Amino acid sequence: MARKRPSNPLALAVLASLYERPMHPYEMASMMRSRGKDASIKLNYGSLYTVVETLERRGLIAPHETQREGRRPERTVYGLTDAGRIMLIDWLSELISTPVKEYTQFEAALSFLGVLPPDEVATLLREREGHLDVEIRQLRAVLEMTVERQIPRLFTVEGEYWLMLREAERAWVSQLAGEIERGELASLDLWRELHAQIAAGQPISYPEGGVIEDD
Amino acid sequence: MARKRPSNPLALAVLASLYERPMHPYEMASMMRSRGKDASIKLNYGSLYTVVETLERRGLIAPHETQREGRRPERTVYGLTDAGRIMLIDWLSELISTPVKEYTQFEAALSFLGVLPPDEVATLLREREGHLDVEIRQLRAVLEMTVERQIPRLFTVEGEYWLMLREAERAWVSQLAGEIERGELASLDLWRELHAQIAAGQPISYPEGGVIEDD
DNA sequence: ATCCATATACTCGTAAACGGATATACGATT
DNA sequence: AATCGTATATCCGTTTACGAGTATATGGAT
Repeated sequence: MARKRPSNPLALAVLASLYERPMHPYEMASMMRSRGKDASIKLNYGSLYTVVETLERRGLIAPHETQREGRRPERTVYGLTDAGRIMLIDWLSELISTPVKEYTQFEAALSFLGVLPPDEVATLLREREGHLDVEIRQLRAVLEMTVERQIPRLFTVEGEYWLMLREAERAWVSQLAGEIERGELASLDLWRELHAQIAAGQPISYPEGGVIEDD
Repeated sequence: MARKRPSNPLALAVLASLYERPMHPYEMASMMRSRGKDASIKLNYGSLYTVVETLERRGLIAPHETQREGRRPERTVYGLTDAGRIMLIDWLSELISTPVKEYTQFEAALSFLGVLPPDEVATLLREREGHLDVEIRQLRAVLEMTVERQIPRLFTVEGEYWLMLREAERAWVSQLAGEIERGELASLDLWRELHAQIAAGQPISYPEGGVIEDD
């Protein structure tokens, strides 16, 4: 055996849904939506059906029965296979125990800060800080509501995780913006110079061998 | 005009590379590697060439010249168009000013914690903490080296950002693991019960309308 | 009684991502 | 002199991801 693991987290969601009980794809989607799981897992129908197909091909799920109500489109109810149950546990365990490098768009943008002039960057960072503030307030409100409604924390950890990440980011962004504004960033002069050079269409000199992150 | 923006951050990297000077794709890749940008932007050749093709189709970059040295494969040097230059500035600005929801695998896994028994989860979280520790130490070492070598911070902010995210995550993971271990998590009993039910193949009752994160 | 928005349930075509495969050059090694 | 690993440079076929489209059913408002 030892089949290759799917890479799309949506596949994990499918396996986890079927771990509860057999379902047809559309039902999985509705369930995730009603439980708010679509906030932590990107869900769209196009991908859902391809993912289900893939899981079936790999023998991790299997069609249980094919129902038809009235003249609505046919629907296929899937169930977990033994291999699928094992895969779910394994995969989930590994995702929790072992961090994987994920590439965020903001990180990408940060690697090219030099393209913009420092003052502009400071402004943009402050704007981000504002947006983050709003998001943080909103999620805080939602989480407080779940406490009131006595929804167990087990079902809201993703939200807490996300909240703490955003809070950390806000603090960092604010700090960086401040350093630029107050001229405390060590390389500010170089930055301005560099930017002027590039804007003038001149070839620039760049310190080769920058950050070497070994994953 | 107002062309659609590409979604792959690699496209941003291509634009940013060409902002410096005209280059052929392979050269962009080598440059990113030598500058360690491949740590913040997922880079593989297959995608690079498709991205370049797409950018050309959208008129954001244009072939400058086609060189050929000896009998090596032909190489096409691309340059930024005016539209490309504008796109780069716009895109970069927006990426900095406006946070976008990104889905991480860990977050996905957290939404299905209930599938595993609590004690198991505590162990896995501790393991993650260990891995994070290692990563953090490594990146710290690298960043300290860049300070010694007097590499301007402008070129290492991505690294600092990443480091702070990991540190925040480590603290959170450790905290959660502790709460589970010490039985402080409010819903621990429910969790065990739920898990027993599922393991026994019984249908479970789930509090509908859980976390509603509005993006 | 009819209309319209929403829910149900999927299908299909296109676009993007990726992992090799390919083919040459070059320097070091046996 | 032949070999072997590595760098140069891109291409190609397959797999995935996605958005838009389709068609029926249902419940409430007009």
